[in-house]
Amino acid sequence: MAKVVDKKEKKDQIILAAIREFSKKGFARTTINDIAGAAGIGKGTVYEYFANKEEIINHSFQFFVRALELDFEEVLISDFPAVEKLKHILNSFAGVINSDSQEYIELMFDFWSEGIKDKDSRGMLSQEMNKFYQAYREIFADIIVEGMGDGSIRKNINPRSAASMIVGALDGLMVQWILDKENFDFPDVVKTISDTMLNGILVEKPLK
Amino acid sequence: MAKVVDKKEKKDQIILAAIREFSKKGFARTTINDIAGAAGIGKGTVYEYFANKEEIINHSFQFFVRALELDFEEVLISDFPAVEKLKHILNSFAGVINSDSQEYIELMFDFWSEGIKDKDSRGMLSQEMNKFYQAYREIFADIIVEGMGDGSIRKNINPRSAASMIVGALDGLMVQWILDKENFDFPDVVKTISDTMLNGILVEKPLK
Amino acid sequence: MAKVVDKKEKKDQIILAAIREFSKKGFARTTINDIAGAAGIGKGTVYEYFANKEEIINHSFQFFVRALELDFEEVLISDFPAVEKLKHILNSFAGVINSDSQEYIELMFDFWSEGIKDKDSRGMLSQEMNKFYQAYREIFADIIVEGMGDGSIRKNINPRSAASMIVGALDGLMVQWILDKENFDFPDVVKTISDTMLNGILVEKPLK
Amino acid sequence: MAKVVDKKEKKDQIILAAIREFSKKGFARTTINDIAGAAGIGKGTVYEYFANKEEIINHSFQFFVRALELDFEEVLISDFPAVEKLKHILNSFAGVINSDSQEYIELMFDFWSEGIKDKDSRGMLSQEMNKFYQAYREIFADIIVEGMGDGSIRKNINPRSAASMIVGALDGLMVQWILDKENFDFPDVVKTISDTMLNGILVEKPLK
DNA sequence: CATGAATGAGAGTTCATTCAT
DNA sequence: GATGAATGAACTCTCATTCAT
Repeated sequence: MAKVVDKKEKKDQIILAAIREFSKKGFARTTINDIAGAAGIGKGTVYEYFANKEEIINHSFQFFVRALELDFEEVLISDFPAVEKLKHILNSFAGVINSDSQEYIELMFDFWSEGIKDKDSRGMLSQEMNKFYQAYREIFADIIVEGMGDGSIRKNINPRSAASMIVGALDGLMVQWILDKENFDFPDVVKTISDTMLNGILVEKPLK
Repeated sequence: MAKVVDKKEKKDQIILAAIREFSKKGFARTTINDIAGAAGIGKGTVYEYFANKEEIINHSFQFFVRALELDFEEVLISDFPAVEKLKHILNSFAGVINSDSQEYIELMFDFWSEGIKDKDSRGMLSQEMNKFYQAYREIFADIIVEGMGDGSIRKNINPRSAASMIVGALDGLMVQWILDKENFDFPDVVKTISDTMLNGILVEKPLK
Repeated sequence: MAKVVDKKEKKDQIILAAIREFSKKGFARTTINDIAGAAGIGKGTVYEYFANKEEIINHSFQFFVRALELDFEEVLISDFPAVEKLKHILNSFAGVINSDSQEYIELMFDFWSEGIKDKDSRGMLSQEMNKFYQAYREIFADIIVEGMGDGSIRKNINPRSAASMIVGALDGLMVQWILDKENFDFPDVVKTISDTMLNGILVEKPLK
Repeated sequence: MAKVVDKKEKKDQIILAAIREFSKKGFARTTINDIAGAAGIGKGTVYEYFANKEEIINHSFQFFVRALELDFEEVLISDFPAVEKLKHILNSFAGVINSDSQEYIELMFDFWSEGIKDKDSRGMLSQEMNKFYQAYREIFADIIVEGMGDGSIRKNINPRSAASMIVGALDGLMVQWILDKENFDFPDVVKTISDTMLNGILVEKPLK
């Protein structure tokens, strides 16, 4: 009888190894050999699970995203008021920076870069990324709408645009932090963002 | 005498061609041949002006940045009140998106990606990028301080963090816009950002 | 399992092919492609066995030397008197010239040339060559000392210098022979060398 | 009126510069640019005087040789007895090693190497080298014949072979010395050669 | 299934040579 | 005559991908 292998699981192993390598060296500089080595398997074996390098990249994104999403869930399904939800998520975002996932974040650039390049071609990665961002924005938009409903958030702003702003700000912060970790006071900036943006969209004027 | 050439200018031509190619295909996928072709010269000629590919990338960044910076200048030296300055810059940022430079913006991802990778090594690009971002943040921080001085901006925020937030938000927006141009209402988001952030940091509550 | 290959043996095959090509065209003019072609393998395969061209050159020397050394062994361990040993070795040297190895000898120039150039740098080749020559001289010096011991060789000469002389003379002969095979009566010159040098160092005057 | 240039002289300048560079880096590693730079002229100018790199190499040999030959002349035309002439030349050879020309000697390897490679093609260099060696051997052969005439040298040896032996020994010595200058006692070896070879070919047995 | 030996397309880079000035 | 900018052939080396075992 042939060896029984959980193909799905091994595939995940490879992806995990790939992400590890990718975030160290970027897509272009990571070789199939690197990935195989990191996954503890032979080079040829990688091709048993993925048709080519591109496919590994594409699949990696989903995995990558999964790591970042988790924390939101419980907040979203909670019955905290909208504003509290926002604060929570904003704070949990700050937590990612100090977590183990930290080292993977650099990979984001490669996904972005790769995402655009393949947009013109078939674009599975591109689609995945859009889906991800849209979902991401949706979350914030929903909360904002909720906040408008309970009267805590101003009604004269576009929820989708506000959501884009928040998502954008967080992404952008990440960029600056990655590029200049030493000189970048991440917690304080998150606090400022949280503070400022909320003030900007809140109905009530904060205490001065 | 040998052929007379304005080496400086030709170097710029090559960089321009390189940027064009880079933003189409990314650094890794752009070959020296591509660049030479785009510049209308022979492959070998490129090496008369740059020692290697990395050098082209580094120089490209400076060029790239130069294009984005220009518009700020006149606003900064004007005697508009701080808040007006902020609004102007935020708006001019929106302008970049609709300008010719638009197609180059995608290149930003590659700079980011490359910037981190070489951080560990020697990192001229990395340094350049940090310098750029610091200057960029400085601009906003200065205006904010100015606004605090004239009483238009809340004093209980950290100017540097607020500046980081603004820069981050703009970068992040760019990212989302690039990835999903069709579904992204850029002007409206910029309006929202402008509106929200300002409200968040202003002393006076806006009219509802 | 992957293809089963005796890597050691294949490495030797490549070296052999390399030596063949090197001696035809010299190091500089021999391309990796030439070597691969001569070895009947693909260009990339060469790099599975050697990190770079320099490594091939270095390994070639060891191989090259091994071919020339063999014949001495049995003479050295024999119990012939010293003078007979010298004669034997000198004669076996003449044999190399008529052997299959003949065509490889031209390669010696390249080793010499390359050996000096890398002397200033790290110089594995350089070291190997010195080791080789020292061993080579040692052999003659030992025999000469032995001859001094049994009273057949004059004691008023420096064994090491005499050894250098012999080694040098043989090398030099090789040079002249290679450069001008047609007009160079190799066997007779070896006879003369053997005759003259021995006479020069022998205690007894030969019959005239 | 056009600039008046002594083409011959400038050609020599270039050759001199070329030899200097060649002996530092070898033919293959020396670029036309190196030569032009060393000669203090432009790259293109080199081609005004030589059709291509090969031609420079070929012409270099003649120059190279000229430097080494000079000292012999006056000894040869002197009326010293043959044996004295031999001693003189042998000693003057030792002098080359300590002279300024020393640094050029390494170039010999490249000439040898190059000399064989082009033998099959047209072979100007090859011819030049053979001519040189033949003349060189001729000199010794003549002296030996002269010595046979005056009874100082044994008649039962072949003058040409003995000459080859001497020339070969000197070349070979040079090789060993170049490769291992530190551990090679050149003066003593030359003394040994002189002593031994002469004893080997002399009629009279030396004092013990 | 798993593997790594084999491979060639293709990348970056060098440099002899040409030629407009 | 002199020059160096321009060039492409050619080289070394890398690596995604294939496939015999």
